[in-house]
Amino acid sequence: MTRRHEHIADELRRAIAEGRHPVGAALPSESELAAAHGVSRGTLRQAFGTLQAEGLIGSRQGARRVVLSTTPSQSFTELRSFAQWARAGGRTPGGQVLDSRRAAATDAEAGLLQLAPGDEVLHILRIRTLDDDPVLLERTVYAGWTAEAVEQAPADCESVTQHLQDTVGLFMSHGEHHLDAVAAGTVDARELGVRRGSPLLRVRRTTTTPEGRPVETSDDRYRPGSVVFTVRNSVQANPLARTTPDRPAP
Amino acid sequence: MTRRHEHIADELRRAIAEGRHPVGAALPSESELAAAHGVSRGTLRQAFGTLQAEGLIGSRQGARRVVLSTTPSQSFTELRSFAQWARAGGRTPGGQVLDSRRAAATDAEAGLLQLAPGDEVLHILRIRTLDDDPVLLERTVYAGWTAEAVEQAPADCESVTQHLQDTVGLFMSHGEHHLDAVAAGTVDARELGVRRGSPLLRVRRTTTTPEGRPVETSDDRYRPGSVVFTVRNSVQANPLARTTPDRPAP
DNA sequence: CAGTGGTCTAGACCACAGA
DNA sequence: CTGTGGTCTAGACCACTGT
Repeated sequence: MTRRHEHIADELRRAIAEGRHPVGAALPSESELAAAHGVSRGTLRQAFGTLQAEGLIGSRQGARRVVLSTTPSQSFTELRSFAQWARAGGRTPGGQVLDSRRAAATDAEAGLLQLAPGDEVLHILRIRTLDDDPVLLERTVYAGWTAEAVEQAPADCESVTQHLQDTVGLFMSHGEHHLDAVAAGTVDARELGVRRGSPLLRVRRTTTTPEGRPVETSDDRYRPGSVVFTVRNSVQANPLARTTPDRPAP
Repeated sequence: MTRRHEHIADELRRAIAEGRHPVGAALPSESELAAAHGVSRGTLRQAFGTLQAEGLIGSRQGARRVVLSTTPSQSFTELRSFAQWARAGGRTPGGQVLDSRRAAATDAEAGLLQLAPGDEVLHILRIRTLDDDPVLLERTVYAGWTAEAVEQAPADCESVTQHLQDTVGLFMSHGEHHLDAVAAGTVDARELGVRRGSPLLRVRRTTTTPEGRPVETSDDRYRPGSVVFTVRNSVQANPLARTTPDRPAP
């Protein structure tokens, strides 16, 4: 166990998930747990911080920490590819490229991807399925420098993110997401199997490497009912937490 | 400045916002900044952690921290009431209660609010405006123990959250949000000024006190175009950070 | 009041990035 | 290789909670 604070966080998470600390219950104090695990208070605080960042527990100066929720938080605390997210939920992800073409970046695209206007980009239209049900239509724009690697992925590649990581070591670690609702257009309706004009959840996102270099920007439209996005929040701007560095899994 | 790490975080945020550290640039090292501010490395890491949690910077073991974005993150890192959020964006929030009635909690409501089925709850239907434009229709269910205080708020109360805090010291500090898209129903269409069936962004949320006690659960429907939700993400589950405890502003 | 979490210090060792 | 961030320790003081 090289990282003690992660190990402790896991134990606490498990204890909460198993109901040993029900919602509303006070947790043991930092000193108690530090002594029990034979670590310093700082290490223990780091473990607690992780759980706080996940929205599982809350803290107030002077009082013991309190369990806020027993269900592990899903999608949005952690950046995940569609395939990763699907597998985490026990579903089988699928995908199919419907269209692929290179083009010159518009000003808007160049801005989002930090390119010069007119630089080459790659447009991909891709349908994504969950257990063979179409749930998501992606219109993705990749920066030109990734185009070759993306084109080499099979049309029904399950995880392009994984493919890019494996073939060229390209790793996406940060994302910015904008959520709103739109009416399904003709293409949306046909591919997602809904009526034209019916409501879709739209997520416009831009993903970057650990160095902050933008890789792709995408307009993703989700069929309602199939997917819900969850966010946990707190007034205390952002709780302390742990950090595995920005590296791909081995 | 009692909290040194906050002060340092503010300075760094300002430097980034002013473009002194452009996107993609490497920031000074921990040791350099610690020395410059006359604090220990731990304190400095806390300041960096705050910015990391806001998605402004990223870090990787062995390399200096990198600026990911220069625009301060908006709504979703921090739990905010509609009024707070509106004012932060320079808009004028408004509200009007359309309907208010007490009822017995359904099983679903009781579950969300941690009440016994049949306990009393208060249903409020409220329209929210931004610069006098209707943008949001709220269907809120308050736990019975808050009903009196909620009913005493004026029908056009700008911020019920603020009213509850001021009158009975009730403070909401954690939230869980589920986002999806729905078609506007008859009431939605009438109050938001859109056509029936047009897409709305729905946010179902539950808010709790610092102790984890649920206060309200709500079905909020946003007129598209008026509001966008933003989330910043990272693979490293959650960056280190921290700030002020779960206390109401004075 | 005693106990708790929030802040801070001054060290240390290690894994990793980049030249 | 040097410098960096990630992890950890063992202290300390303070602000706050709850009784």
